[in-house]
Amino acid sequence: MNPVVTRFAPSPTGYLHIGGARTALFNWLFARHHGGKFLLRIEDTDRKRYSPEAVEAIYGGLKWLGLDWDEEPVSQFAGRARHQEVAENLLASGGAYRCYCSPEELTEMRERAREAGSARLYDGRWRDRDPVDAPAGVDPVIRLKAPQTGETVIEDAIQGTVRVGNDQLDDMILVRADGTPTYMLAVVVDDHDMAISHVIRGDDHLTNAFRQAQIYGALSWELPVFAHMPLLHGSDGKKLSKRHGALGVETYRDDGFLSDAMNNYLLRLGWSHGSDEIISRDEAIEWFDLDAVGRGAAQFDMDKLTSLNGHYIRHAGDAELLELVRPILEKLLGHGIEIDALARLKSGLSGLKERAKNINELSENALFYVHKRPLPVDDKARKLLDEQGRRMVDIARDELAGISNWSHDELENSIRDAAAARDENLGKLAQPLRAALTGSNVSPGIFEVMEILGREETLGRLEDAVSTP
RNA sequence: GUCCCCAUCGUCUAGUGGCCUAGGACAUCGGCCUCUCACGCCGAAAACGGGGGUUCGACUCCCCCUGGGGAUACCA
Repeated sequence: MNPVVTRFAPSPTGYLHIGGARTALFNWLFARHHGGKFLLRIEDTDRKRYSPEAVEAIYGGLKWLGLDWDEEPVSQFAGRARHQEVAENLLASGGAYRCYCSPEELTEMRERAREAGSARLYDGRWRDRDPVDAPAGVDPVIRLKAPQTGETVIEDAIQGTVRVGNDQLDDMILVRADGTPTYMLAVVVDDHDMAISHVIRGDDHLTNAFRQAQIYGALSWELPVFAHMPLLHGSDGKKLSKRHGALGVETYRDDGFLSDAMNNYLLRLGWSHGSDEIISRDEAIEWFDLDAVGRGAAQFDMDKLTSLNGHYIRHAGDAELLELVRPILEKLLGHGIEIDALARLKSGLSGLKERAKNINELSENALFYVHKRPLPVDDKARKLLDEQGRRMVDIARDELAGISNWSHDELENSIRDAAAARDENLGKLAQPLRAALTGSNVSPGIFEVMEILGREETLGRLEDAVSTP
């Protein structure tokens, strides 16, 4: 068996969208699993749609996902001389021919074929015609002299045996009238030259595989293993594409998703390993193979991604989270974070991360740890700090001021005792305290918050609350 | 139109002829925990599209229908 070499071949027309990311992930995983190579090829043959920014965006997306590629990315456009050379060889060997049809003739043929219910859109009229008949002043295209009988069969690693009658396929164009290679030719030549062993790509290429197989045949080249993975669908059940709801991966990054969560989610869309749901990168590499890829299209489900993201946030290290949260907080604050505030933030993260679905939410919830006094107080918290609430805060403040050992348990004992002494529920005291200390009615455990805030800051915030009516 | 592919809870899926009274996860709905919110835990509801075969026995194999998707360019 040939060494495993896979490739991801996006066209640089924009960001790396979610479907492309999944294709890239599967290729990467397959290569890593087999100790092979994962190559990148930019399909930039169409110069009208090419943009260097798009190429950078694709690199950026892959890097964010942690899908590192081997060797320098290949530019398909740069290989056009080689594509032409192959076409010339095919011409010389009789595997291809020049066709002088005008666009009008072609549309007419197409219409007629449709009416007749035929799949062959081109009737092969120049296939055996003598080139001396060529009309003057017409630049010909080069077409493949495809087999007209028999069938083309693909042994697809995911879809199984897929076959089509050769009478369904017409002589495709290899080189355009302007001398540039078409996609069909370019992919085949590039995949061959790059020694790609496994072509893993979206289902939408399945019918292209037939045509490509014919080109391989004409060239007497060995066929790679094809593996056509099912497409990603939107919630309407239609193919997800850039113009149909597929967002770039960086959008998810900006929305606070962790790359590990994204990878895990994408992996489980169309691939499974028993009933495992949480799958680490290492496990994915160890377990991934094509035989466990499903054959039906999968719908993108934001809820499940979000749930996975929550899991990965809860299990992320505080240092990693701090890196992610800090710039967001500084933006929210409009200034840098001072050293003591940073220390509070760092200690607060473990309690905060239990409660966040994404990094943006985590940041917002962390804001009270780093905000300077006086704290902004939201409406619900304001309600808790009514006259009665402020009285509770006042009681708590007196109680807390007498504490010698500022620790979670001490704090809790003291407040619980104070509540019990007044025959009140803990919540009666805790909620106004929460409002005063965090400016919100929702936060991590209130004794944890007080411990992290420290004596001075805690007492200060309580003072602020009682003194501002 | 033609060709190709697909088909298990709402969604992602397990299941490769008897282990299925169809399992898990997300979402949903109850409950527990509890200083709020989460987390966590317990529980409920929820699926093999239809019809024919094959077989002692089909979610599993075959055929048809239906439904869905994809491809039908001198785009990639």
